[in-house]
Amino acid sequence: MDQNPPRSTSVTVADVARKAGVSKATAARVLGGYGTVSDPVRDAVTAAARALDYRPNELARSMTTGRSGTIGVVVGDIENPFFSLAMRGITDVARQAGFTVILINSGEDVAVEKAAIRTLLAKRVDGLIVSPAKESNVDHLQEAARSGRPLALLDRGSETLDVDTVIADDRHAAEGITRRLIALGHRRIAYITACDTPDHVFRVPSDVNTGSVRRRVEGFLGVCREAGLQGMEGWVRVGAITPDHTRGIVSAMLQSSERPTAIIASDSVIGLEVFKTSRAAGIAIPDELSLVSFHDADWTSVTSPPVTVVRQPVYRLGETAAKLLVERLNGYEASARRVVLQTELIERASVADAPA
Amino acid sequence: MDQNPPRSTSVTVADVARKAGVSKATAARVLGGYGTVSDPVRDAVTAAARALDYRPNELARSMTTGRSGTIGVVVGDIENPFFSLAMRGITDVARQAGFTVILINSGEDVAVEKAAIRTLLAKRVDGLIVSPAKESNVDHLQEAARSGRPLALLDRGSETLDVDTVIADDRHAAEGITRRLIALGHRRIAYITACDTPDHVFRVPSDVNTGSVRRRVEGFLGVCREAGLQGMEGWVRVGAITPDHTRGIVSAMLQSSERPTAIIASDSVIGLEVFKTSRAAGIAIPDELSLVSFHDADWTSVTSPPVTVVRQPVYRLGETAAKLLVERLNGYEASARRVVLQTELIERASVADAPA
DNA sequence: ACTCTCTAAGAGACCGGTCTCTTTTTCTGT
DNA sequence: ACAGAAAAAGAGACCGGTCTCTTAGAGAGT
Repeated sequence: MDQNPPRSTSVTVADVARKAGVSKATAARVLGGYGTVSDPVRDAVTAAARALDYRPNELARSMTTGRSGTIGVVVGDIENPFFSLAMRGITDVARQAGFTVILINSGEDVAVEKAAIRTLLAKRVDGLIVSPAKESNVDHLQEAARSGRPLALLDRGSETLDVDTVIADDRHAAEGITRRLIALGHRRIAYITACDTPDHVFRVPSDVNTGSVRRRVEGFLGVCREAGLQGMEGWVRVGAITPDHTRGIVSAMLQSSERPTAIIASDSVIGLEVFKTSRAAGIAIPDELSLVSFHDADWTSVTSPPVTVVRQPVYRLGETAAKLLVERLNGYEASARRVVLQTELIERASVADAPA
Repeated sequence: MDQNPPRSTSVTVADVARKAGVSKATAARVLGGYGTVSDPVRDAVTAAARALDYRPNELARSMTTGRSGTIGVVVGDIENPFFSLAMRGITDVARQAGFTVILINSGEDVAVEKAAIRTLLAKRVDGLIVSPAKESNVDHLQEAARSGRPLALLDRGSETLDVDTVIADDRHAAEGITRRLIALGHRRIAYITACDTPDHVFRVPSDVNTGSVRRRVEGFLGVCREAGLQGMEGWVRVGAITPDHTRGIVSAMLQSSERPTAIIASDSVIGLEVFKTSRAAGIAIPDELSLVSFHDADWTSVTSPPVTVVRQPVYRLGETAAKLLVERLNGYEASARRVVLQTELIERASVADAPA
């Protein structure tokens, strides 16, 4: 059975053909499942392939066909539950459609993102799913789109880029929670995001390059303005890129004389740190401080008090992006589609009337 | 500058060579960065490449070199924070070493895992990192190892498989928390894991095919036996594969007349569900029920009470596995290494004396 | 019986790189 | 000035598949 110990050098169609006593072309037809072959020959080749333990070389196949059966995915940080859940959606769809997924973390760094896309293009991925770190800097994406390989944007869009895009209705969600907080009497409302600006200070929404977050900030500021609150730009805090940064920002705010009565956290990692920091500072949620977080992370329901969150359809975000991409890969040609998925405000107990 | 609109058909070394007026071999030398070339020729080729916007085809390169610059990773579920954090460790090391990562979710299904490895091998990954779903079923891994491509095992080992392995000292950790619980007077201690058996009933440790979990169960049962507790096998519950399953298992236990006074959760997803379920059932932690969870997930410190956990060096688990693999890829030949990383018991407030 | 068509199989080019082998050119040393 | 060595450039095979083109053979029609 196993007379010949597996050699390091792999067996090729030519080897199988020789063993089966047919030409390379015929063996390839059987092995590749194309063209017409007679039954006896098919059997002979199949038997030879089995005997030799033939394994097709996808690389060689990809080279001639031009399709690698691979999708490249670039996200900010797979460690963030937001991205890992979206990634699950992507991989599920990809696997079902017969694609494998190459994952690259950008760390929200445009230079890394750029290099990642170059690498993926060089590896001849069939398509790309990217969650661009900065909307303003999308030349490399433009280039990818032009290279003929379909591109889908995840969670963050770009007006200048005419490609399939899947985002959540961030602006609407931000407007909703801001209205709610204002109705409860809050006036000093902070919005904390990981997105950063060169000098770590926020002035206008266009400072924020991450599409999803910019839309939220616009929604937040818009509602504030409507309600007659001026100068709320000062309450937008950027640069909460690590738990340590977040803690620094939050404790500074909580110690100031004009401390916020409500905080909106732009993702669950920040929300968690706000929760920890305010508890450590002895500030009671929701009596002294209301907290709303984006992303319905699974722990948010189990804290005391459980935290009010904006539920985003994270899995479906990834799933949908992958679906759109796979459709393109299967030849769909029409113009770019922009899918906006609904969010939902889950009211729990971390929001209350503003303290007197 | 941009006179010729980017054609779909990509430019090759031959195109660059023609444009630069040199032979294909020479152009390849410049572009590939090997062999010796004169400065003027190098400049000419570089200029031509830039003018034509030449992009090397990694696929073609891989085919001749036999190296794809890719590592295949197979994990149970990227959505689980355990794996997403380990994955971060892997990708960080891989990127630094110049490798990209192909990710496949097995869903802890051996058949899927098998197919995944076959796919990855066909794509000619340079090496593999696998978190095997079942220890008992490793023929496909054996095969991968024999194919000459290095394999590293993550979090779960296999005695029969002589490959680099990185695990945590699960047995020791389980022994520690079991001793602690017994010392506090607990006698009815449940251990809940996602690992399943064909009939969803646990009898002996060898029923559990996931290495890390089996070692924990062995540690748990061993200490119980030492302490004179018999028949604790009945307190090991398998099949908590989704939050719904977990809830079912936990509520059944809590409603029984002989309900447990302590629960050990085999991962943070289960731990969270135990917490939720017992709260919903109105059972107080830790007064009526003590809870210990494996995996120091970030939410465990903010619940009320915060939960006592076994901190596993998850990031380092992934990082180390990737490092060992990269060393192999760089020619390290010595025999298989087994790295055991230390865990740490983080005592918080979910564990107390057994109720009277 | 003979052409016509259709199926089965073979020969070999091709994808886009790498790399060996060979030839030509340039640089040494005496 | 000239042999010898070394550097630079060219020619072409090769990796392992796919796929077109061509040819051999089998069956159908009249």
